[in-house]
Amino acid sequence: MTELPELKDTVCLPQTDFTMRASLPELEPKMLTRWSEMQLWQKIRAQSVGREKFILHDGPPYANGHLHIGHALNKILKDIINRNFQKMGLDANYVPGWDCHGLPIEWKIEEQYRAKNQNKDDVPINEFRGECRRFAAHWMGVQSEEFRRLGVFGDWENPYSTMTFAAEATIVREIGQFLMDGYLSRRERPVMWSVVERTALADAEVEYAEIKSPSITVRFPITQASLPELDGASVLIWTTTPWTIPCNRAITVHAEFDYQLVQITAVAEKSLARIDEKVLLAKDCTARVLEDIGVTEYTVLHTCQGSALTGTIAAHPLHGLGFDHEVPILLGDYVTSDQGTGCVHTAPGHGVEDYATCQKNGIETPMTVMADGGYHDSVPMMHGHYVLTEEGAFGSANGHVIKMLLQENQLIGKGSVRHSYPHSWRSKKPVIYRATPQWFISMEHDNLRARVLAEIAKTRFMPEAGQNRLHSLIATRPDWCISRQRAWGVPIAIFVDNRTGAPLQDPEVMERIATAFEAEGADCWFDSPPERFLGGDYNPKDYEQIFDVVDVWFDSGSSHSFVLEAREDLQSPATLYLEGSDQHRGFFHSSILHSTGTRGRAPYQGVLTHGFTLDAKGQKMSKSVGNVISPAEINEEYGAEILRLWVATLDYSHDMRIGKEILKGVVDMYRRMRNTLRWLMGNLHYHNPERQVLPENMPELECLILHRLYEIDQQIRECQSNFDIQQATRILFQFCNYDLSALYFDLRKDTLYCDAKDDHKRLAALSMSAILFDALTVWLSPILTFTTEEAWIMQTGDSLDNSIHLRDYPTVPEDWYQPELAARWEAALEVRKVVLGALELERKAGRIKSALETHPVVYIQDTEISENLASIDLAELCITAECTISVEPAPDDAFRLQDSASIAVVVHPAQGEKCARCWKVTEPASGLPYQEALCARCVGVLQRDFHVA
RNA sequence: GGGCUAGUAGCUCAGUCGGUUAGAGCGCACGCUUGAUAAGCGUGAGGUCGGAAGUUCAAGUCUUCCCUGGCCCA
Repeated sequence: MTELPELKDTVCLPQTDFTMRASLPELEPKMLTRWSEMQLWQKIRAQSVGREKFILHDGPPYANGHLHIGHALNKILKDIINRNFQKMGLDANYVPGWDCHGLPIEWKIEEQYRAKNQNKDDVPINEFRGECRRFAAHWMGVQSEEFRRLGVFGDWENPYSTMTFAAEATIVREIGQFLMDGYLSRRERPVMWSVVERTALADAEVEYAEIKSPSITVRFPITQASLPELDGASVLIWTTTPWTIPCNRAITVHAEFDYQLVQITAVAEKSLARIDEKVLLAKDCTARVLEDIGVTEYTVLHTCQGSALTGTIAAHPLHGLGFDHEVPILLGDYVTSDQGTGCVHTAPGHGVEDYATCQKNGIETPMTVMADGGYHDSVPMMHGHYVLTEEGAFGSANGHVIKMLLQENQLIGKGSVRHSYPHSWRSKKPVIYRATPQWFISMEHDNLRARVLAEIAKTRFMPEAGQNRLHSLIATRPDWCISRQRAWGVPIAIFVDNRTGAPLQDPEVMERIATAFEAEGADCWFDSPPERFLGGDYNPKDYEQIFDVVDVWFDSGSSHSFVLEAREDLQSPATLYLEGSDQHRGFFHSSILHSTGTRGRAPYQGVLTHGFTLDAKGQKMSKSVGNVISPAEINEEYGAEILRLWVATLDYSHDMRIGKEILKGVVDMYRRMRNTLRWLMGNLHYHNPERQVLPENMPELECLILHRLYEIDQQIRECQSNFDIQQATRILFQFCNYDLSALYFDLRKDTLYCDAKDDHKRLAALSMSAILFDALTVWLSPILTFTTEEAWIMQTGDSLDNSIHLRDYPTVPEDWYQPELAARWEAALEVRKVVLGALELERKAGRIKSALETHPVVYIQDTEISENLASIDLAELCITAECTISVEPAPDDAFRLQDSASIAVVVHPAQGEKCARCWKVTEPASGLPYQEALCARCVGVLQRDFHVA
């Protein structure tokens, strides 16, 4: 006689080693090691040979520091999308890249020199470039590790970078292409210039500080009036930089402002204004300006709009001293009336707006001020005067100009102002705008602008607004200034003919340069004699070698060429570019400009943009505010998986928030999904594939779930095709939550736990669990890469050729789709809802505790509904001991729900005793040597499966 | 200041062509369960739809202005 088993031991509870708590920070690194050991990436690629390619071309991050949350978001999004398309049957090969040239790295290296009391200019340029290269390489390595830590799959062994010799060679070839095609030209353009450092500065290198400047109001005598009233009058301008007066070429007014012609009738003592003179200025400025210059009485002679002034030409105030050019009145919408006269002194070499206005009106930008702050020889009267001294103080130029204006009787007002003025970030000394020679790619040559706009129109943008955004940027942008007076970058490796000033267009020279770059990198441009590139056909003395480097946007903008076209395993154009919305001005912009210029088409078929990552309150993260969350912190505290799931729950087309509360929500969601997998695995412990039940032989409840699987498959594929990760995640989560945990699992517990081991329904539920596990792990794997792999190999073996990531989305058979059955169950679930409502009321009233001790009677008079329910076990559905339908009229006090008024429920206690094994209240069966009551089903199971007699 | 963009429950998001009492999930509260147990099931509370004005029989939805954010410029 064997010992009587404890009843609890005869219940088939879930059993699994898949823990409830994940310990993601410990699990993830182990998984990463496993994937690297099994060469998973290579296996996925090998498996994808011959598939249609899905190429998401990586916009390269800048290699100069640790990752922030925005990097993580971008790469995780790319990763999820790549994985989705891979699993939908495409070959989603992903090659990550890095942007390695450019100013910020140069700064860091300069900083290191300064720390050692060295000057950058004393270091040989290629030594300096070598430092930059090592710096970039270091951070590439760091970021690569950090990206991989997030579970991002890609060809990390063979990434691309803009500083490989091959890339540098291709970039210089692309410059050559623009040169050969006639896009490239050199002309003067104002840049921020530090006289102290003798260098051009980028916007980011400039900071503003308050200084005191002279302010002058100056007459420009009208020589050719657009309106007869203006004859004999002067235009008044105001400026705080008298030194730019010699560089004046125009006066800019606002087309829509009112301008007044004023006759001065009385002036204060010492005023420079003259009685009876006529001056022109903006109406809104008249009172203020005239008071400032000591005018006590005046008469307004005429008023007109700024647009009426075009065609008027003035003389330069120093016209007797060699400044004989005409000064036309032009229009500009940046003119304001809150300062000055509303007539803006326009010196194209010394202001960006001035430059743009003059460009638009065909006025050349003269070189007026030299690198040392002194004037060019071509400027009369200014020889020997300096705008700024070598020490960074203002020189004699301002005073000299004022003196000349006084002598010429063209100064009408003089004062001083305190205002904010740009200074060099490093020397803290003032800087000036100064015209310098720069290289441009023309937007109009060969209709480049129009062709790019046409390409934009052909490209799919998501969200669609991106199309407009890029369109308007391209439509209004000036020519592309590609030159930088810098050391760390790809040189604009061309030669300029000293006599004509034209760049040398010789394909053979260009090819020699590119070949050398390929072998030695761009450094060779700086330390090879020019003969090496010019060859025997040209005399080096006749040519100027250009040492400017190319704008880094040109680097990444040509990556489609040195990555997509250069690699056999990729293709061009890319299927998709995916970056933050700031890249409309950056990567998306320069890439299509470059590709259309050289290839005649866009480098991408689609452009997907995402918003920015903000803190929990929707403010941007900044170190000074202290609201920064780094990916590394999240990895350590929660695990990268949580970060991935966070990304998957977002509407990334808008800006996204992250904070403690939000992450807590993500963790809860994760737990729910993990437990769903865990429960399935717990049941699969009892599953024997040899005894599996095929879908066509499954009970209706299982068929309902199969039907849902079919629907979800369709929905997910639809979402993925539209890059709607959020919706796909929501569908999966709700499936786990509503269809599985709250319904299917709850209903099948009794069967799985208590029925006989070879009971058909139980075997069907086990087979169903296997199907669900297969589907869910794959569906979730693009997001929960670590967790699904952990579950998958625990369930199917951890051999080195097994990975969830080698599996595609399941093919769901069409015959799982059973809308008629689903509709019937829809009705049944409505009944269930009413029953649960009735039970809840009983529970609240304290009349019952467990549903298993009740026997609800459902009153349905609608025969259509009741017939639909005929095949459905209502007691099973409501998890009660029994449940019956009555077609009699319901008692008045029966329970009803407002939304389902045709269904009424009365809850009766079930007859019998509580079965000690399955807890249902039923008629007890007898015959087993247990003290407690047992139901007939459990007695049978104990006898058969546990040999209790 | 300009271009683009957003604001619906504590959180993440639905909300069709303007049309009944604005929905879901999570969280929270309460109850059940103690055989998924640091889990599971159920019920409930939560909103002046950023604000104001307007159009309309009717506005979360359309118009204008304003407020608060964000990206890119100036």
